[in-house]
Amino acid sequence: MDLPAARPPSLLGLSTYLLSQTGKTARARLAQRLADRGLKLWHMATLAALADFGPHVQRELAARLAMDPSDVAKVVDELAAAGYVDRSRDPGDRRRVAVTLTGAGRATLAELDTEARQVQDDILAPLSLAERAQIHVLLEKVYGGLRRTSDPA
Amino acid sequence: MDLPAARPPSLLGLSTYLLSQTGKTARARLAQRLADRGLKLWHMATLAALADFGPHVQRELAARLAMDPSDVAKVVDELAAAGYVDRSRDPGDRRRVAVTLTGAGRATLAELDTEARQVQDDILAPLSLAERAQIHVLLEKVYGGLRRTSDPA
DNA sequence: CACATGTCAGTTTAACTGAGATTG
DNA sequence: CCAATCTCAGTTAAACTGACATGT
Repeated sequence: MDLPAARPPSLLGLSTYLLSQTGKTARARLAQRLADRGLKLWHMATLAALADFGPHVQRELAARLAMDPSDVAKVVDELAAAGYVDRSRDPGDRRRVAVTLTGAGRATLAELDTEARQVQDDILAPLSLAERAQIHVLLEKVYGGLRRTSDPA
Repeated sequence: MDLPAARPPSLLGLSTYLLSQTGKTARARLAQRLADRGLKLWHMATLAALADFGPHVQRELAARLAMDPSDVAKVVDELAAAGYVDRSRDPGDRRRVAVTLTGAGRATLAELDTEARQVQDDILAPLSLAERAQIHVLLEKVYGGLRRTSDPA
């Protein structure tokens, strides 16, 4: 009997509210899938950065992903424990720790990417293929403009 | 010298990643504005529900906004302290507490809505008016489909 | 007694802060 | 001595859990 109550139209009329809600749902659904493997979104983001750009020093990872440096330590530590990355001190500057993707890490990332695309297909199911292409372009424009007024998050 | 490092293309290629990031930024920017008034997003959402649908019993607010009932108590309490809502026991069923918007609450909500639209204009600045209309329609479709697979969040 | 409603304390998790250790 | 990198303990804030009081 409990029909899902209608949300306030004055909120539903805000594109930013819809952005926020759909984005939150998308994130939560992927997080759920990753949790089944004992991973978090930061783990996937880190693996993606390493796959796309090659080895990073931890501070570079923090900058690239807008992640707190203090959290990078833990995330990388967990990825290393799982065998997805290797860590090695930079001989030239022994403060720096280079993080490198392993074969296992690359293979796992491929699986995570498949899961992410499944979640995406599910979220975007109401849209035709042409509409999915449209919204992607629009979102790219919006995302690209985010740096303007405030933080580059 | 610290150029903002490029995000991993394998993430930027996911529409759901863009959704998540833009949505999170939109939410954070509005939350910042509301914080300047000592309010949170839940306060605004609650005022919006009361303005759009009239008085609610607290449990109805929780259902309509997908908010935890235990959190409704605190939010309503703070809104009442600010004079934005009135609470009154239902004489017919004295377990129930009816929450009603006050004139001050309605006036404040109008201001909050103005702020929300400013944030939205800012976020959607890279889009033409036609594109803003497009993305809104697309987001409505996506949002409308969220109930399907999992939670109606 | 069973159930609904509201309230409150406490837990969990993510994001952040600050301080210290090591190296340059 | 100062700055950069990494690490770790502790804080903050949001969302949720469980227990309970009140009322039907």
